[in-house]
Amino acid sequence: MSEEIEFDDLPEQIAIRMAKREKLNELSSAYPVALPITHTIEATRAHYPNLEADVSTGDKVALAGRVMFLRNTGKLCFATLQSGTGERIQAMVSLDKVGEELLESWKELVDLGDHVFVEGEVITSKRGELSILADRWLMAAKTIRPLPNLHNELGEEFRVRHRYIDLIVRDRAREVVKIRSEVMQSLRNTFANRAFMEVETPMLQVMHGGASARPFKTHSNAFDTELFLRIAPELFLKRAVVGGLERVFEINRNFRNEGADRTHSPEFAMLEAYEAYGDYNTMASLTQELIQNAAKDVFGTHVVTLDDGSENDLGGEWPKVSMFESLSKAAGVEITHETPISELKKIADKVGIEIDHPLHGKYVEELWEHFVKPGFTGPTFVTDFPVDTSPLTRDHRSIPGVVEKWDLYIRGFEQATGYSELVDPVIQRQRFVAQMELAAAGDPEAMKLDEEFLKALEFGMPPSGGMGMGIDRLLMTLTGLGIRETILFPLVK
RNA sequence: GGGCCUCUAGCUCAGUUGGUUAGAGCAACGGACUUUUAAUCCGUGGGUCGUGGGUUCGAGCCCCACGGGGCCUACCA
Repeated sequence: MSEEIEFDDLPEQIAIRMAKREKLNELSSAYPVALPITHTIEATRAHYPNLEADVSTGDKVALAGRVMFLRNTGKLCFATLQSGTGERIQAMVSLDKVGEELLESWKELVDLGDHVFVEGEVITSKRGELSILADRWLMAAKTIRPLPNLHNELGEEFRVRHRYIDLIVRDRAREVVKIRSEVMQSLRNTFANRAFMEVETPMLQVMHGGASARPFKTHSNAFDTELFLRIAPELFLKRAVVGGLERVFEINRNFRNEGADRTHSPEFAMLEAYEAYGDYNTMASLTQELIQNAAKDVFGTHVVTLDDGSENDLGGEWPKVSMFESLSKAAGVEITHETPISELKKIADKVGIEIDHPLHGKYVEELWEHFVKPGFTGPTFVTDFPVDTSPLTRDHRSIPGVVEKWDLYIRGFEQATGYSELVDPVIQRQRFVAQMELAAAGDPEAMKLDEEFLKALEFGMPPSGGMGMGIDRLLMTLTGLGIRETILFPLVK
């Protein structure tokens, strides 16, 4: 059967292009399966770095690219072809080289956005533009929809919803994807140099855990059971350490059924790493090295230039400040793990923070965020957190009432977190029980008691350090972009 | 979740206190042009003004509801 297309219902430009597609299929093909390409645009450009204007090389190439600009005159046509990396080269189609038929079909059938193939001599035009003077041309892939106007900025919504177009028309969009890929490579190299193994743990889980967050729920038909998308890989990576995988890391997606804004996405890429016989100090130096190596590997310097032109200095040894000490200093009163909640509440009231929570540590963290966090600029480790808000972390070895945990802050948001992991199964069970009480009191983010995880700990987990880092946020730190610009295809409704 | 703003041609945007036939640039179509660089010149077409309802003699503009999006605010990384 022939194709029946209702041109009348289509926007004018699409209907016209559909007709051109049919014409191309009659002549040969609008979508040929293969083309005799001999060179890439990049290779061709690289091979002739600085030719004079108006020269003929005598060299023939055959290449293809997407038409970004068309400049047709009566008997000589120019097109700017672009490769996937954004590299461009000019194609020239002239009457005396291709003949009347091919020239006319070029003018009739080639639109902006089409992929075209040209074969011909490498020359430079009278204005010095490196060009392929075509002996022949072929359609490589016809576009049905017109490309957006290249001379105006696309709106943020359009860019996110049509990232493939964003990648075609905007250099920065391609750059960010490249930077992200190189950052991932750098992270993996740093781990490899430290003898870490990369593993993958379940994203569908019968019981979610490893963080305080609300999960996405789903259902398995095969098992006829409720499943959760993971909020963190932690409890499985610790099982791996119990099993003797003493240096492991995982880079994969976490899902949290919570807010979305400039620094939060419902699905986000997470890096977690565990090191047997490490602790929160070794994890801090690992984290600093991961980030500094990434900056150095990708940009060649620890001082990265952000999207707004400002600089972000990630070099040097990053300072550590104690949460309780820095809070006490900033608040002007001594605050410890023994300061009664009623006292903390008074301070909170005085500065206008509303908190109503059963946990002492929640007050401390909220007050800290109010008094201390805004003053942060350069990378800083905030150390030694309250016990009751960190149920998977070991008590501090010498300071009572706090755990061996740090959060790394860069440019005012939490970039990474690290721990001396709790490995005592009895204390871990007590912590879970305390979480269950919170859940019973209505806290939707409280952790569940994970019997299978406790069983693993009961087989003996070596003393270990652990760290977690948001990959999207690392990209934000390195580029200054919002989270939706660092994710290739962010969730859109 | 709460508050404020926004949606007009393929894209980016104008559109007056409610008043004839809703405009521009790019893109498209027809014509001219053998060295263009967002080519240029002449001409032409293209709109359910987010959707549905309401007020009015008359709605792109005012009112209500719904949908998409943004910003601020609260919570989590």
